[in-house]
Amino acid sequence: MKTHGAGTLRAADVGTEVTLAGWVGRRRDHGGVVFVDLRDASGIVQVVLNPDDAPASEQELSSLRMEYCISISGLVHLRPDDMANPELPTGEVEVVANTMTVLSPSETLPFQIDDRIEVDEARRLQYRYLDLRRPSMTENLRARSKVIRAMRNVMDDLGFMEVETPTLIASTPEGARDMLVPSRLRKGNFYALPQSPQLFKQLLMIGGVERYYQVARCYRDEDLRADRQLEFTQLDFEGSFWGQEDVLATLEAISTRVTKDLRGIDVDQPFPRLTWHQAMERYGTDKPDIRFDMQITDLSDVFAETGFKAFSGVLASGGSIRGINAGALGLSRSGLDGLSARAQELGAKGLVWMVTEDDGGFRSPVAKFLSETELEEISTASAAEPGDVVLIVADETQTVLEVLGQIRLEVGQPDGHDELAYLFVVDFPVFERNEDGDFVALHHPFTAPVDVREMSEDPGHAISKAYDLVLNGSELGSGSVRIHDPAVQAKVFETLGISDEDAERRFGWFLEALRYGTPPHAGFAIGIDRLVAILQNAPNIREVIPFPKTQTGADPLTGSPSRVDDDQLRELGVEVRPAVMAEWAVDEAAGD
RNA sequence: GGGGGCGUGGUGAAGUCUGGAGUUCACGCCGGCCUGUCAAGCCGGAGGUCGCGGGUUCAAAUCCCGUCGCUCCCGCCA
Repeated sequence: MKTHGAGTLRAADVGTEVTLAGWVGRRRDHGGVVFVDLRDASGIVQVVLNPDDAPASEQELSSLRMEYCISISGLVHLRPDDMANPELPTGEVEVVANTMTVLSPSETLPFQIDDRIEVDEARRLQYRYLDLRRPSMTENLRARSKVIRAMRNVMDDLGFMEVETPTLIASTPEGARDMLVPSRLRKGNFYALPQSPQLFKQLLMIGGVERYYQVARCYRDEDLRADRQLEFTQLDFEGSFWGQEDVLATLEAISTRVTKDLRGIDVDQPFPRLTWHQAMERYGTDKPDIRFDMQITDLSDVFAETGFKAFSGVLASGGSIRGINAGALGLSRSGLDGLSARAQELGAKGLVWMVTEDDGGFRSPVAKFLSETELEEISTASAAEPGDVVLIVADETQTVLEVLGQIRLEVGQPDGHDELAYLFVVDFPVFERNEDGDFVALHHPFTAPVDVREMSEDPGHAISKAYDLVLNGSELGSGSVRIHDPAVQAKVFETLGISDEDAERRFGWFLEALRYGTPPHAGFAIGIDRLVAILQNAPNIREVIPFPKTQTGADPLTGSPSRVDDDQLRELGVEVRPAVMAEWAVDEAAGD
């Protein structure tokens, strides 16, 4: 039906007889000659419909409208002198049609197919099939495809085998909320959709696969965000007889290949590394954006003897005082005070700003409370140049780090849009405490501790063989060396407060598997949606997902999630709770 | 569960703070003119229950209360 892609035609094709098919992007009707920007998946080319060539009846030519699906045949011409369009890759040529057929007319669209117009996202999702015609969306889908292809190529080159794992699995209520699917054959029982293929890929290692990967759809029933959807896609991989370095080297191979294929950028290897502790101390987060420096400096020692009550009090109660040199922010007095307000909003008692004067002194509301020595030491410790703004927070150490880390992101200016700063964060703690003070696994409970004895004796400080891949301040994924020793696995469950019976009931099948010669193994999962979004400079992952959900988990196009017939529920042995039915009744009454 | 932003012809925006006739701009749509434009141009036209409900007022897009939707964030996301 077509011989060429519209966007592929170049000066070299001049003189070629082509048949094209696509959509009318723009129509410029001069009463006689009609120009059409013909758009297909490959791009756009100008088609000239001249009544003198009789490609169609004059009535048909004048009735062409935007987004009509048409096909044309004609000759590729070089455009007349001075009429090339440098904005288009095909701008040097045009196709002079000798036939034109309307394949499928279009009603007036609910919005225009135009990258320059920002349409309400609910409307875009309701008509996603039209939204996808926008060149930026076409490009995002293509980029996603390229990324996945690059990943598969690397994995194949490295000898990995793609294996599919089930998506109807047993629920293991731990971590995120499971998506549940009722079973008809076993009424009252439920499958869960996987949060990740974690345990299955470990079973594959026990099964002797050695090198596994999968482009895996994962599900987590938690609230949505710009970088979180209910379902998302990971490149999941695992290797036997592997340790941390093998995984990190593989991640470098994948990331550099993807970046090269998609953006043509050569990323330096090896990627920089920070320990989790270093990341927290220097950037106040476990996913630092290292496109700019602006590290957090500990100023507690500077104020050890201070007479400034706000600072001495914090130190006396075991907190710390830290600051960042935010550089020349060019903010007014009220702008600087705004930063203090922002710090309070983020949970700090306050924030002190100090503007460096030309003579090296400071202009600051608190300068008069600080000694000459203290001021000098602040200046030295933060390497402040004239004009630089030093921001200081004094509070509990964790609060100080979190607040400064966030302020850093808000005042920091990444140098270039195109810069891609990959980073490994390693040596994560094994456990963290939840709000009740109990230990919970920071990564997941199948993560190997660096030292089992240390883990038992001082779980709060134990380090695990877990690592993250970070890109421009976003967590792209996590991985770890897994536990292959059933005794260690039991120890971890014990520390987590999971009883033997509980562990047996929930993970017994897995604990048993570990007992049959489990190879040491390690792996990782990369969030593909997040990676593609960053590489495409997209503001959220919905832009790189063809049919995403809104923030309330709905699809405005198909109307999911939706209620189902009583018959369907009866077959499943499932009933909607009366309280929920009552809410429906209220909604319906309000709707009438 | 909590906090912020947004909701105005088909689309995007201004108008809302400080109440006074559905006012304005661009695109699209309909009709007309136009044979080299490229976000074509020119002329004319149609199109809106200002998300929804209630309140205050002589008068509400505008103020107040509630509610729904979208979005950003916190909690949550082993």
